[in-house]
Order: sequence, then structure tokens, then C-alpha cells
Amino acid sequence: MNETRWLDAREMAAWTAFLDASHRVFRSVEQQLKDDAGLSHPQYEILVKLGAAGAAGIRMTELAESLITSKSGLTYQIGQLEKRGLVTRGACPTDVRGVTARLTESGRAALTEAAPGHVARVREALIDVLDRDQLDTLAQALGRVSDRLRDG
Amino acid sequence: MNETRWLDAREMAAWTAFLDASHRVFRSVEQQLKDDAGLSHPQYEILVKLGAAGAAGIRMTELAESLITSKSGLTYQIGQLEKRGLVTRGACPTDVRGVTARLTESGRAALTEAAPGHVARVREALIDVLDRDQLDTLAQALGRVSDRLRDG
DNA sequence: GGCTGGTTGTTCAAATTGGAATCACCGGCT
DNA sequence: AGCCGGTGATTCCAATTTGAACAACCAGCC
Repeated sequence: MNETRWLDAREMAAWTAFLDASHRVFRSVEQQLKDDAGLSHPQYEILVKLGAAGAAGIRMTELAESLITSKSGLTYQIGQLEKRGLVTRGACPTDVRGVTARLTESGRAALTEAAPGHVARVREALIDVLDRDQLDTLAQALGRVSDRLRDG
Repeated sequence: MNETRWLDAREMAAWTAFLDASHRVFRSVEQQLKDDAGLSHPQYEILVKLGAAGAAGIRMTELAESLITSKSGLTYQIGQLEKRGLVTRGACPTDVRGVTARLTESGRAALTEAAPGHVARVREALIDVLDRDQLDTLAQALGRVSDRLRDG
């Protein structure tokens, strides 16, 4: 049983800033999307991924992993979006069990409509607050963090 | 209506890394706490704040703000922790309406027990993955982001 | 062919969350 | 003292989240 290596001032500052900023940024983004587009952030992210996937759509499991959410949670949200006509479910060509989600025309329109306000808020909350070097360091550092956790 | 300033590659990289790392780090931390201490991350954060507050305790509203959560959510979680005997509610000396939450002995013990494993996971997921400069930049950049959102 | 371990997506129950409504109280003002 | 807008905390409700259980199916191997 090793002795605990507590966080020093520098490390604690980084951790609390990360915690605090994450909570605040997500809260801010959530608010904007809800108010201006009637979408939750998870829902918006689904639309973005589906938008990028094109006509072929994406498998549920793959989508869940890319969104870093649970499969059951995704099933629920896709259900919600399907009810609103923004998304359709289709059979997967290569696997009978598989389900592919696709954006409808209406869904693509909703995304197009929601995107500008969302980007503006992301700039306001995070991007435009940082300078070029900070952006690069952030991308590199947190990219590394993500990669480690994805593999580990 | 201004034209939308979309995110360029650098900005998009920072945003997606931030999104991705946040989801993954929180998920990892949540998992560790649940498995090893039977606490959710929000609950652990409550214990930490109460631990820092000492015998005087903290007012509910102040605690909610410092945790960046809703008041109703905090009421619920404090209720859960109270059931387990980790926290007590007391009257506020200066305001009859006020409620101050305090850590019990048992709560302090639970915190002491949970802390090492939690810190280890935070290191593993975030801190030890970064070098000194990255930590400093992260703290400075995200600190700035937090401050802006807190005031705005 | 038939078995077996792993995968896919959904369903289920339980826990959590946030916002609106509510009730009691504070503090300044008349 | 009495009024009034604002604050503190809880309650209530609807929406969401997660993991476990489940049923159907894939793929490699005997």
C-alpha cells in the first residue's frame, strides 16, 4: 500500500479549474440550446454525429461509443428524436441485429438552424476566452487525456 | 444578423478535446468512487466542500453555487447523505430560514477513506498525463473560462 | 450441422436532475 | 407597526441516466 501522493498547489489548481470550467461550460451550452433550439446538449451532439455520417447512418453502438454515453441512454434519446421526426431508424445491411440511425431532412434542417447559436455560445464560453497558444495546449493536453482513457 | 464565425481546425480540436476529455474523465472518476467508496462524484464533492468548511458548516445555497448544481439537486443529495449519517443539517445562526450542512464524524471518516483512491484516479486520468507546463496552462486557461462564466 | 462465447439493441427499475411552484422569512421603507 | 419585493430551502413533477437482464443473432470451431 503506497502512500498517497496528494495533489500539490499546481495540480490542484488544474483539477479544480477543469472541474469548474466543465460544469460551467456545459451548463451554459445546455441553456443556450434549450432556449434557442429546444434541444438538449446530448441531443444536439447526436444530430451532429448523424450529420457527419451522411446517408449511410451510424450503428447504435458505434454512436454510443463516440458520444461516450451508455447504450440504453442512446436508445432513449434516439427514440425522442425519432418522435420529433428528426431521426429515423433503419436496418443494418450487414447485421440483422444492427440498427442504423440517420438524419431526416427535418433533422438536418434543425441542425442547420441550431448550429450558429450553439457555435456562438461555445465561442463565448470557451474558445474566444483563450489565445492561440492556450487553444493549442488545451487541444494537445486534453487530446492526450482522451486517448489514454479511450484505450485504458 | 452577423454571419456565423465557424470554428477553424485549431478551435475545433480544442473544443472536441475538451468535450471528450470531460466526458471520459468524469466517467472514470465516477466509476472509481462508486466501486471503491459507494459514493457518486457529486456526493464526494459535497463531502469535500463540507470537510473544508469545518465545524461551522455551509449554507445550502452557498454550497449549491460552489458545486455548480441546482438547489433542488443539492437538497436531494444532502438528504441521501444525511440518511447514511455522513452529514447533518442544522439551523443557521443568522437566518431562521437558513440551513447549514455539516460533516459528521462518520462523514469525515468516509471522506478520509475515499480520498486516496479518488486522488489516485484523478492522477491517472488527468494530472499525471500532463507535464508541468500543460498543467499551468490548463489551470490558467480554464480558470479564466470559469471566472468569465461565474460573472457573466 | 451444431455448439459456444461474445455482440446488438431494447426494456426495465431505480436513482438522479433541474425548474416551477410553494411557504416562510428577511430587510428596507413608509 | 405594516407593506413589499426578494431570498432560502424544500417539494413536486417530468425528463433523463445508468446498469442489469433479456432475446436474438453473429462467428469461429469441433
